[in-house]
This record gives sequence, C-alpha cells and structure tokens, in this order.
Amino acid sequence: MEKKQRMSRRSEQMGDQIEERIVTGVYPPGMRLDETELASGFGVSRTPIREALIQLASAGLVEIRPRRGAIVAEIGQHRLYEMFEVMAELEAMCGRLAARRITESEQRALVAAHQACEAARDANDPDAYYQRNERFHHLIYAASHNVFLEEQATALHRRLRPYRRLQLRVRDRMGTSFSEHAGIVEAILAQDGEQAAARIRTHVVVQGQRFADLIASLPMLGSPSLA
Amino acid sequence: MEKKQRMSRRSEQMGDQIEERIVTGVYPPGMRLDETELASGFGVSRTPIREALIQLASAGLVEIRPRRGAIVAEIGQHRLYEMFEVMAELEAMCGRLAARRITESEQRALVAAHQACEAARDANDPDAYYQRNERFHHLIYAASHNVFLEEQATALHRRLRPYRRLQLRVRDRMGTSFSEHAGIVEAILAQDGEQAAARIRTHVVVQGQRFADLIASLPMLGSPSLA
DNA sequence: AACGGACAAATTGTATACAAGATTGTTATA
DNA sequence: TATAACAATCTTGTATACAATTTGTCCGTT
Repeated sequence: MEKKQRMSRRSEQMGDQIEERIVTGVYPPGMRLDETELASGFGVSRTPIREALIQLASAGLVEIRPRRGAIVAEIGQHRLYEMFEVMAELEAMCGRLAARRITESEQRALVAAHQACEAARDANDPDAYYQRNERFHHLIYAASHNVFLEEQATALHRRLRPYRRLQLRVRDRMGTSFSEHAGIVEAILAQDGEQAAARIRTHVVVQGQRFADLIASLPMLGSPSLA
Repeated sequence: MEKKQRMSRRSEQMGDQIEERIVTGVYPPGMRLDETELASGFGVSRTPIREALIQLASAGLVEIRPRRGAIVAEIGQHRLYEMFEVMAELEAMCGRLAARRITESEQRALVAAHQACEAARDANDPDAYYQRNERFHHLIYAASHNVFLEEQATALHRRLRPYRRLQLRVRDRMGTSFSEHAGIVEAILAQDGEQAAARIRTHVVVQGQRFADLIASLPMLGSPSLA
C-alpha cells in the first residue's frame, strides 16, 4: 500500500486535488471547469491543469467537449444503475476468487476488518463505518489475487464513492450492511465461492427497492438520458 | 454507431494513431516513446503528443515514468492471464444480461453475425473471421443493454486485441471458436442467462492448456513479475 | 417585435520558450 | 583497470505566446 516516491509531476497532484473536490462535491456534477480559472486558483499554469483534466476525463470523472471546455461528469440515474450493476459483478467475482485463493493471513485480516466494522456499528459512527467498510471490501479485492481485477474494482469503487457514501445514512443501512458482511465472510472462509459471489451481489445496492432509495437520497441528479 | 462530428483535437488523432501502432506491434512493448521524436514524426508540436500519451497511459497502453519518459506498456504473462480472467467474466456478464434483455432485432443481428463468421470459417479467412468475430462479441456487449458494461468490455477487448489476434492462427482455433459461438447463440436465444454466461466463460481463452498455447505463441514477452 | 447576420470577446487548442532533473560520457584517482 | 565524481547533453515538465473556434451581443432588416 505504499505509493510515495515520485515527487515530480505537478499535473498528477493537480489531478488528485481536482478529483478530491469532485468526489466530495465541492465541484458538483455539471460544473464548468475553466482552465484559466483553475490554473490561477492553484497557482500554476494551464498546462498541468489541462493534463490533469485529460486524465480525469479518461477516468470518467469529467467530460471534455472539444473546443467547448470541460465539465464535471454528470451521471444520470440510468447510468448510475448500470455502474452499480457492473460493480456488483466485479465484487462478486472478487469474492468468488477470494474464496478459492485467500491466504491464512488474509483471512485473519478480513475477520479483523469485519470486527472493526462491528465496533463502528455499535458506536453508531457512520464515518468510521464508512472507512472500515472500504477496507473490508478492499481486502476482498486483494484476496482475489488478481491484481488487475483489484485495480478495476478499486477504480470503480472510488468512482462510485460519492454516491455510496450518502447511502450509509439512509435507514438502518449500517446494521444491514454489517450482517450481510457476516454472511460474506462466512462464505469466503468456507471457501464457497459461489455463495460468496451471490451474497456480495446482494450486498451491493443494485437490488430493487434499495437502489430506488439510493436514488431518492441523492441531491445531485443528472438527466437519465445522459448515458 | 455514428461518431464523426468532432474534428478538432489533434491530440485525439495522435492518440488514435499511436494506439494503432501499438496494438499492431509497430511500437512493440517496452519501446521508448520519445516526445520530440514523435512530434517531428507526426509533424506537430510536443503538446498534442504529450496529451495523447497521457490518455494512452490512463488506458494502460503506455507507462509514464515521471521525468523518465514513456514506454509502451509491457504486459507480463501473469498480468495477461489476469486480464483475460476479468475479460471472461465481463463477457459472461454481458451474455447473462443479453439473454434476458436482447430484442428481436438484436437477435437477428446476432444470428447474422454468427452466419458471417461461418462464411469466413468456410473460406478459411482468418482476417475476415477476426473482424466478424469482433462484431459478434460486440453485439453481445450491446445486447446486455448496459452501456457502461458495454464500454468497459469494449475497452478491455480492445486492449487485449494484439494478443487475441495472433491466437486465431493457432491450431484450428477458427473452427473451435465458431462451434462455441453456436452454443452461445443458442443459450442467448433460449434466454438461458446462466448457460450463456458459462459458455462464454469457456469460450474466452483463460482455460488451462489453451491459455498456455496463447502464451507460447506470443513473440512479445514481458517479465511475469511486472504486475 | 422577431429573426438573422456580423462583429467582438472569451476560451480552448497548439506551438514555442524556458527550467529542472536525468542520463551519459569523460576524467582523475585509487 | 576499475570506480567515483563531475560536467555536458539531452529529455521531460512547466510557463507563456499565439492561433483558431465558439459564444454572446448588437444592430439592421423584414
């Protein structure tokens, strides 16, 4: 999990900062990202900003219309549903592979992360739960022992972060989430790949009413026909 | 399938051209991509080249080492296996969804594409089969009626293109491929999602000996520990 | 009053100039 | 002869200047 050694490349730092502002909602969907403005705001020239925007566009966070500037990508309900559908399947795949390939130390780490979630739930601390939940899921990605899959899952998870986050405050989502985690852990430890996959699929929000609740809780909309 | 209206953005054209040269092997894995050299070669300045390289790096085709230039990404055996493993699952998901959601006109198009493959096989024309096979697969992606999934599958498919291409010349792969297609079409038309998924999983090369053959047939190697 | 065209302002895309770090080759010394 | 340090050169990263296209406004005409 170490990744600090390349200091150069301002454009990357810019990219990280802009991305942070996008996923935290400081730059809301649809907002125009003026190159000159961003440049003066960050105290750099347009060049690193442009390069950062191109990267973010490749990642799908912003949309660059030729000669017409960049805007924060608007994800419509429909496309959001599609992305969660894919996310569910990617995570399910991670779970299936993890059940077959997880090592003993990874098992211990997973159980520990699960217990950490339990503590956060008991303390009724959504922020803590959110972070520990992220760790829990990431441990499953890593336990798949497919680095490429892990990367893909992490990237998509990150992209869905702002939408997922709000969802934790809805209803008794924390409690539900935790008990679902329990089932997932059990299946993985039992090396039952198919059951792990099935339970993860259910866990990810795509299912029926739960997704509708998510949609309803989102302040940012975006027209459904954007996809 | 129309996408021609934005003429501006040289960097995109450069990106497409460089990408083409990468996937066709003109720029082999590991090759150094000198910005100045490329710029003068394409008759443009370094700026569009740089932007193109950044995009290609985001897509995973090139690797940019800060202050040390860009090289064509080397995909080691291990990572290649991982990518095919994910590809298989993505395609399987497409098939499962397609079985449930495919429209009648899409069914006709799929059958037509399948028959076109048959003709190419009978003519023993690998190049034609290659193209029609691509179309066949893409139709399944589209029939999933999940645009995001379709995009992801298409992107990964494209990235694996150079490796897949060589594979068609191996053995009697064309004949095998076609008969597997038949089973896939049947499952989708029968709306049997699980069977379609299973057959597609088998169809994609990851399975045992077949993947070993693929590896053996690849001139470009890349160290296995790159992942 | 509304529509259309032309001009003006602003913003993106590209080229070039400059700065900073990396690589390579040379030289001196052990 | 080999190694280490230094210098020269080359390449990338950033800033700025310029070109081209879009957008908005104003005025004229119908």
